[in-house]
Amino acid sequence: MESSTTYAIVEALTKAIVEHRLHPGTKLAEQKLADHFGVSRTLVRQALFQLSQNRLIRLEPARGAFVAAPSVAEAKQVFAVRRMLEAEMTRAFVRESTPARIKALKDHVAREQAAVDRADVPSRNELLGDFHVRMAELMGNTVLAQMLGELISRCALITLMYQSASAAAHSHEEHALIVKALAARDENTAVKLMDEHLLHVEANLIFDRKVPSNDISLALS
Amino acid sequence: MESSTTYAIVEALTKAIVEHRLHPGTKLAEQKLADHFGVSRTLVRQALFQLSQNRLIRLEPARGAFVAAPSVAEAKQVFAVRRMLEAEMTRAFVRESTPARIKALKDHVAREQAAVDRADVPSRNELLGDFHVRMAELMGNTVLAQMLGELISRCALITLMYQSASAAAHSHEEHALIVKALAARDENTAVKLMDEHLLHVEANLIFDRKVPSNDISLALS
DNA sequence: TTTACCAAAAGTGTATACACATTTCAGCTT
DNA sequence: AAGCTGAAATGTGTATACACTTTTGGTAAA
Repeated sequence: MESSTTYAIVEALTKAIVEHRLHPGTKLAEQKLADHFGVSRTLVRQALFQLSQNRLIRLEPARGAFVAAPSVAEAKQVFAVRRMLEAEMTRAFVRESTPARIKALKDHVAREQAAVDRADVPSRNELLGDFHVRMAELMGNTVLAQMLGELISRCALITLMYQSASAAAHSHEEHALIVKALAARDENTAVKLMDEHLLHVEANLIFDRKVPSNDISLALS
Repeated sequence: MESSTTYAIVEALTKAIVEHRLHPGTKLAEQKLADHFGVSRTLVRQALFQLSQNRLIRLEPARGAFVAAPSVAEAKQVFAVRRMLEAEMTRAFVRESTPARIKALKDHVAREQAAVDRADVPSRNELLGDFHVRMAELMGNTVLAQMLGELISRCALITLMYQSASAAAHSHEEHALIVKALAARDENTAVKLMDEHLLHVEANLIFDRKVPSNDISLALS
């Protein structure tokens, strides 16, 4: 079971949604997607079902699939859970920290810096989100890494909807400070910085506007 | 989209797995399930797919679906994430505690007590797990409640595999103590008790044995 | 007796067919 | 002109068909 074709469709749609090429509310008609990917509706339906479990799309009975438009309340809940999970993750990271793990994070931050320097916005955004997933992965806890990965892709959608102009400008600097505290094995500071970092990201969102819809054909190239 | 028939199948299989009527490793053949539920393989496949996302079953390409058999490593990771999430949840609960929420938890513990008193093992086990989900729900954070719900049903499967004879004997008492600390708004004690509680549950598991497989027909009544 | 091999059986993976629900829109009414 | 009605068009929900893969079981060779 579990065809890799389905997975490819999920990946393509996830990428399109997270990268803002498919806007919240856009209808995803099964036959159109099937034609685009050159498969039957069967595989498309499997992919849409999986995306709905990831909360990236919404399935309405007998009406079809639509790119999710997370409400303000949901956005705040997602961030609240992230703060809970990542605060404790940070704590655990310090307690089980090793030189290799610290180095891996420092390398990641260096890649962020590089993306910032060359003004490569897409890479930068991806790396900024991956920082958190990377931490989870380094803990060797795949359950944690996967849950955070899910939460973070939901955040990408939320960020898209509520992003302010200035958003995420100093995320990179905050990552660097967090790594510094981790390297110093300063548990309380690290946890505090992480919590504040997530609060800053959330605070930079603008929770009072609407976004336009769009057609799917051009978004998938 | 999203038929409620599929949902009914998911629920039935989840119940059968969590209540130990379907053992880890058991093969779930699509046509047999389809016959049993009186639907086509289409709906069964959707249900199996969803169960695989919940990690209650494993899908092997071209080989079929099997009831999951979480490894020891995975079990420990799931518990580690639960401790992270629930420690912070407990903290947040104290900070945002209201008389109504405290009362709801006290009521729940009373129901646990009743189940323990009348030696109703199935009800008791269900209530013991629900205590944690209930806390999440009371926080009004559905994202959190859902994530915890998922983790806890994975724990049910883990418990089934690695349960020792004495397991969960005093879970109920620990819940009562936690609620007492919550009512006293004693944040640190509550968090500590919750953490220890989860460690106790985990410690009562026996991580060194195998369980038998089984046939599906009789398990579904 | 054990192993290797091949054909039949059973099962999964994808496409297609068809029933039913929703949407669209022309034509009619007010 | 605006609103209602109903039939055509479009789209989703489920079942079925068929290709291909894995498993099974039996026969022949070592």
